[in-house]
Amino acid sequence: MGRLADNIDKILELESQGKTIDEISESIGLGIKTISAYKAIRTSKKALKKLELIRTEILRGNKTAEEISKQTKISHSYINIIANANRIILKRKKHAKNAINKKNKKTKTDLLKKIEQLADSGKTFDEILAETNKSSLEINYCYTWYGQKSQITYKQLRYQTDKNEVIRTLNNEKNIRISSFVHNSGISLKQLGKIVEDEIEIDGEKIKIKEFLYDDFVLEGKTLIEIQKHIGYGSRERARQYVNTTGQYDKWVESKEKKKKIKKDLNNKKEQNELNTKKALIEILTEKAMKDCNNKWAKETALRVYLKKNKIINQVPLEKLIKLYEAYEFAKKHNISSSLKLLRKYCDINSESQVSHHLSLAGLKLLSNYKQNKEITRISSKQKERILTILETVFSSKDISYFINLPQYVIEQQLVLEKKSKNINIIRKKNRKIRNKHRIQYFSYKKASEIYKAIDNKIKHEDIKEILEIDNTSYKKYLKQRANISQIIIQGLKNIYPELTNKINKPYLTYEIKEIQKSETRKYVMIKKINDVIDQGADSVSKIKQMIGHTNETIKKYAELGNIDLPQYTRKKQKQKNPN
DNA sequence: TTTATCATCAACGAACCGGA
DNA sequence: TCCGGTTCGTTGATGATAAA
Repeated sequence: MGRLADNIDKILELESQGKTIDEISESIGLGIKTISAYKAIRTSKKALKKLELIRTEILRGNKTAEEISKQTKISHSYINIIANANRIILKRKKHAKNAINKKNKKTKTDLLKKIEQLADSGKTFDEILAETNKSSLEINYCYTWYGQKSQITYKQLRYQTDKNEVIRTLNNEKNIRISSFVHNSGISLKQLGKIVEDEIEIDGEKIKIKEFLYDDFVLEGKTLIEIQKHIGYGSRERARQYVNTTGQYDKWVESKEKKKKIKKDLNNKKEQNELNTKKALIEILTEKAMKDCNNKWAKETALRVYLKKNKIINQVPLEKLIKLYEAYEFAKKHNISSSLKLLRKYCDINSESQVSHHLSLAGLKLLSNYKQNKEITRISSKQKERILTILETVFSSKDISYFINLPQYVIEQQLVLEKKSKNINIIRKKNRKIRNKHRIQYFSYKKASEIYKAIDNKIKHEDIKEILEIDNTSYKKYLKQRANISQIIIQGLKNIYPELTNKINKPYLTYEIKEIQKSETRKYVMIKKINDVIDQGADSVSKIKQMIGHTNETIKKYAELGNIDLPQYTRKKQKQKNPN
């Protein structure tokens, strides 16, 4: 007596401690559904209503379940359950009480004993039902009311008999798989998932049932859709739940990764093979084409360079290359100092750098006077310093070229001269990095700076877009991110012009910056140097040359640019000559 | 009757793919 | 390389059904 009430007490107590239904189930050894049912007997609204009715009847003097049942139309078995659950003792008919209950109790206990023996001997639940001629509900009922002295609960009985069924099937059938097991047995997925984690003993060795009972499609790492089709489920999600609850999830993930890797390796191999075939093919074609060149050097060289690259798209067309090498051959033959500029013009290649690149691909030296070029791109030491700040800013070479006001190639050339050529690639890649960061097509800080300056100068938006050739969406993005981008530009400008740190507060080139730029150009520096040494007393070009260390031509050039009257010895002589 | 379980759906984000 | 679309796996919500 009181077993039901005790269990309900325990359930409610554990629940008030915040335990989940699963935990309560583990703790008191009852099935999840049983626990819900027990709880409802005492707490559900309907049960409470019935309890109220029963109590009223008891107060009216109806003490037995039968009497109450007559009045309330509640079945007397249900009245007994509610009374039990709430520890209400009902009167019973005297003569029926002892005889039937005792007898009942004894036979029921014997029945449970028999059932457990059958379970121990490896019978399945269905077999037990057949042998005892009982229904599962009846057995469940027996455990609920007469199971005090049993070794196990109904839940445990079901687990054991289900496990019996699994082991039996494994012994009888070869290659039985979880999916077909699920279809053919009444065991739930969850129960099956638990059972396969259990161990069985074979030749003294304990092995998980999982090792014998699994699904091939899980091991093969099939996709959820494939698994769904295989089991005949309606959704990917259900298939995933299947894999999960049957305890195969980890295995599945692992298999999928393995499969992915194999595929990747295969692709790599395939790619390599294709590449090799391509190379071989190119070699054959090259050989054949070379023969068709009839020993013409320019054609041969063009072909060799052209085929060296593994791509056709974006390649400089073969005709242009032939023209280039023909021009080179001609210039060399006649000893003409032909610059990249000239060569580019002749063969109509897009840029000088492409010309230079293709000369170096053919292993050829430049024809023009390199020294002369170098002279042109010479910069002042201050500018050099500023260029090197690029390594500390987020600017690309294109951006910094704008902010320092020097051509882009000068910047990159300077890095090479400073033996920092490695950084060139980093700086070039900056373009992509910043574009990704701001998510604006063809983004550059240069463009941003130009836009913000134009806006501050009150130029109309439409005009800005047109002049700077910016599409509408990009332009809007530039405006939207103005605060953020401006901050970055201002920081960059401060890095380049540290002496103006306190004055730079606009994201573009201000008057002060431009003044500094002007004063640092080679022209300005040279003119200043010449003026300075003249002030110091240099009275001839050769003296100036001695003092500042440049060629006569250079000094004359800059003196002319700066409108300086050179205290030239020869000139004086000429002047003296002229009157004569 | 109540609730666990089965089943499906929509939404989401990451990974992937393929054309421009 | 970039961009937009697609696929795939995951998650939470919710309805339907069967078991306790």
